[in-house]
Amino acid sequence: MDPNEQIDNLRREIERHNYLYHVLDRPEISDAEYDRLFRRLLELEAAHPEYADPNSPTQKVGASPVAAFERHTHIVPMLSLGNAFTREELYEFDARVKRQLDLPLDAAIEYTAEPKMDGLAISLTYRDGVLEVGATRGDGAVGENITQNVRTIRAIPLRLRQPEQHPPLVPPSGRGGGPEEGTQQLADSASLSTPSKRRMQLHSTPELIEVRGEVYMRHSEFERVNRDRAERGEPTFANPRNAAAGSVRQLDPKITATRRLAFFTYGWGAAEGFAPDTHANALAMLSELGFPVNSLNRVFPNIFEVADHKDYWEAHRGELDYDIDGIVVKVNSLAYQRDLGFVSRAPRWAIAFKFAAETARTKLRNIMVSVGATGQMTPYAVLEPVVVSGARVGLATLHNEDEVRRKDVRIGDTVIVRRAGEVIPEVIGPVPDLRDGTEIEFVMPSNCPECDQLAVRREGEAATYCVNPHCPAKVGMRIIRYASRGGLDIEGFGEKRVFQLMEAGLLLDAADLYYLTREQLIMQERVGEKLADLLLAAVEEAKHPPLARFLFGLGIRHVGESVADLLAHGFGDLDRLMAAQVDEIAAIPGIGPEIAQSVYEFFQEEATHDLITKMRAAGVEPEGVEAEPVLEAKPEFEGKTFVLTGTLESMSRDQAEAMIKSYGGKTASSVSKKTSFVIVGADPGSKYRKAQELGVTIIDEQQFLGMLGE
DNA sequence: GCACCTCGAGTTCA
DNA sequence: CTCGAGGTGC
Repeated sequence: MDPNEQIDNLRREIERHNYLYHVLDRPEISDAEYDRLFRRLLELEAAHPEYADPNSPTQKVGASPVAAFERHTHIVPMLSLGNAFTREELYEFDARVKRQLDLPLDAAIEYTAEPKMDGLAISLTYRDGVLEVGATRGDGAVGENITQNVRTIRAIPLRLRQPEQHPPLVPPSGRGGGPEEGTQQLADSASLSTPSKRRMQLHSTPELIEVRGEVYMRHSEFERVNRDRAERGEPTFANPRNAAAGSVRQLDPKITATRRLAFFTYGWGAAEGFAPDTHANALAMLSELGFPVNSLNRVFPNIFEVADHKDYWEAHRGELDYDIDGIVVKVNSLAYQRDLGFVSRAPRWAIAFKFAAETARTKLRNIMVSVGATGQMTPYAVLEPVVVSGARVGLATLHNEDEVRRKDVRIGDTVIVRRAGEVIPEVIGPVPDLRDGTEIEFVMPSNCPECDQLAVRREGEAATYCVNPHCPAKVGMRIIRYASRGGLDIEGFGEKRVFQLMEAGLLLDAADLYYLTREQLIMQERVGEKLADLLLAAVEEAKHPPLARFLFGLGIRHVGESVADLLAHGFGDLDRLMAAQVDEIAAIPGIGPEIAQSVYEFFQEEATHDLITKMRAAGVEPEGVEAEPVLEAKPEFEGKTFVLTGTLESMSRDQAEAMIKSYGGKTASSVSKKTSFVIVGADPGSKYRKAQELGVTIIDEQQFLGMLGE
């Protein structure tokens, strides 16, 4: 046989086995047989380099380890999801959706329901059909570039399938709908599809698409990996999610390749040449492009069936070979999705309907109090360690005094513990029946546990504060805040080291960071010459921070990342802000009297001036920003309310809203009689109809641009 | 004055 | 992730 044909056949066979293994969960051959095929292909390809193909399954392995991951900025940020735990909360979500779309409450909206995989969200960027980058979610905006590892995952295509040349291996068939009575088998072939409409066809591969999905590990694989690790005396993974996350974040892709990770697609970010009309269509198209899509996804005509569907899977989740912690519910129509938009970083058109969280019982040994950077005294529970959702839990915050009382937990109680969002430990409440009378009620200490000074709880506030400006815990936490990411991002100054240096008398405030010397650092335990130089270099690098980060780092009450940004943009440089009056600060949109007062007072204090003088003496100078140009209000905009619907060509919706606001207009999310103008872009949603009904002035994009004077 | 959204702070474990 | 609290629109 001609080697080219032989190679081609082998490649196709391996791809097929991959698909059977990962997507359909019906492996035909053993892993050993698969490895044999794989090795034969490797040999043949080595012997015939002229038939090299970047899309060959063998090309998925082979890159060398990297020292660290690079950062990758997502073109469209990866979102998080709101949660619902009860039917009521789910129905509330449905009602909110209808309210926002101006639909009657008894209308039915089509929703998709997808099992919520408990794995690791990733984004895959394909340009001209070729995998360019694979990245973790990170904070949603910026993740880690894990392309080399992603390439080793069998289920992830290196190149998109040409839709017209290769029909999907498993044509989407069957109707939407939940698991029917009596026929509730799992891996049936019904995929997510719209019952009434014909599927929209994909004519070519998109020029650009960020495909979003979940990398996960099957139970069978998890057990195999852990068995291996146990044999080699390595620590085992606590749960499949950790195993998947650990495998994906391996610096050496060869290790990732040995873990048989699986992948399901659930959405997309940026896309050019990809225009579905419903979420279900989108998934069908992604499937055509070669991505695995969970066959258990469904479309439902209304919210009630979605709720039943969740109940079904809550009872049957154990039958799956992977972990799910709920179902993800999305409004199927993308036109509706567009109208609904987003709340900060979560879409308003989707929600995670979660299964009841796993809980555990344990003893509450003690309630202690910690002191933060603001002096806030936070009580926390010290627990008899217990395993919940795959991790040992020993501490849990109790937020504040009132919260402890509300929960009625006492020292010595047996309590019920869960991990909120499967992550953060939370004490739900006591088991009162198991009390024996020796339990002690918690009392917030009258003095700071760290510096023993009298603590203060102000009228009407929930938190108790240590107000001693020299409290070591407070001072330390403030320095840590200054050096933290978000702040000046000075590497190496975490909790441990900051308190170590404080105890050595080297740090009394954040400015002292700039006065540390090599000799002083080397004297410290576990700091050698190498580390000392690294620390000094990190400090040196932090002398010209962007103003916003610097303001965040100062730890002004009510000033976090976002407000720091507003202040920086509003005043441009530090001196102007320091000289500002209260009403000038409050004039910035988003900043009210409380924050303005707090900022003003902070810069009036002598200690603040001393700190900044000391920093400047060391060569610190925050980089100012161009103050935002204040546009003159235009009469066409002033006092008018605008509503946007559909897609604008010349700018994003956010940009349009910003323009309207800067000219003195207001924007709203729904049409009412008070709306002055409805700006209609391409593919308008229900707001267009609503505007017609109410007789509100409707303008198109051109007219809008005309008003802007462009 | 209230509802709704955002933001800030503290927090857990691997 | 959670709670508390500030800002803003109605």
